[in-house]
Amino acid sequence: MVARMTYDDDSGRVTAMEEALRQEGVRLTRQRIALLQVLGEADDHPDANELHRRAQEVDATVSLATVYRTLTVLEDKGIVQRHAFEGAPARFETADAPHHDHIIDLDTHAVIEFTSPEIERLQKEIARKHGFEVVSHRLELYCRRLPTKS
Amino acid sequence: MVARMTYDDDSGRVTAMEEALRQEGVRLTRQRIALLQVLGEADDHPDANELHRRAQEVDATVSLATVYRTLTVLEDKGIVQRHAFEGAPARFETADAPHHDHIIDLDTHAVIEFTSPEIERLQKEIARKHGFEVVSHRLELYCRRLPTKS
DNA sequence: AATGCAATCGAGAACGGTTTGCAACTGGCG
DNA sequence: CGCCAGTTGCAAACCGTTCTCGATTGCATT
Repeated sequence: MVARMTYDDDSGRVTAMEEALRQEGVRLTRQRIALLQVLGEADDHPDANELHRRAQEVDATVSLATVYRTLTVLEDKGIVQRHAFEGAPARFETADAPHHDHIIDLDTHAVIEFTSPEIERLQKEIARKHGFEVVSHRLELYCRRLPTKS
Repeated sequence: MVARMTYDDDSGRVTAMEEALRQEGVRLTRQRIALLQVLGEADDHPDANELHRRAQEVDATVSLATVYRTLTVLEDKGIVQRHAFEGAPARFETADAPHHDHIIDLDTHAVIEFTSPEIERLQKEIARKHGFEVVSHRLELYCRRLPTKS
């Protein structure tokens, strides 16, 4: 009861995801289940090391190599997204939200998500003008907090 | 006469840049002059290795370490810009043009430059709405050529 | 032109994030 | 409940980039 309070909200979703993965031929090992749980609970953008740290709290046998290997598998299956921000190790998030770009706070390294259908539209238009079609894109704003009026 | 035809067009610009650099306290070594020449002649977006290869044709003593060191210096002085595209070594270009973003051809790895004041404006607006000011940004469109009508 | 010295150099070792080779282990179908 | 391809931990390899160190050199100053 006490132990289960931690991930009550996500447990249903994770199990459904697990089912879907098994269907796709991905074997459900202890280590992968641990990582899936950690990813499900994360509301930030952790890097591989941090995910390893968190996963080990769930299952101490999880190695860093397996974290990387599993992240690659999950990325291929469209479960997670990988972001390589400027001069920093890759950071990961679950790919449940449709699509968004990122503001990176240069001071705190926090990541804020945003969407702009208008920018999206302009991107496609620009690509088409040059004879291209957009396969994927990357839009990152490296920012500093504006001084707040007191 | 024959030997000099290669960089007739750029030689004036390079010398002016050299003068400006000396003024800023950057020592003009043989190796740096070679790299500056190579950068001035390049109209693509070479990586450090390629720049090293080209610089060695001008001055065989240029080492890869010096290429990296000099690129960092030139970046600090605002002479070159560094771009870290997805899953590839950093690529460099002279920072003479004002500002632009990039289309990357996924098949040929060619880089096409474009500008969009409108996207620029939207970026600032979005950042401000979130309480941020944009320090720098990164917009890359990973694209494939559209089939050309025959 | 010769001197002095901090800036710069080449070579190769080190670095940090990520991937891989290998022998042991295990999920899940039959 | 046994099989075996898929998965694991560990350590070594990888790869782009940076650093260390002793030797060299640009250039300001005589």
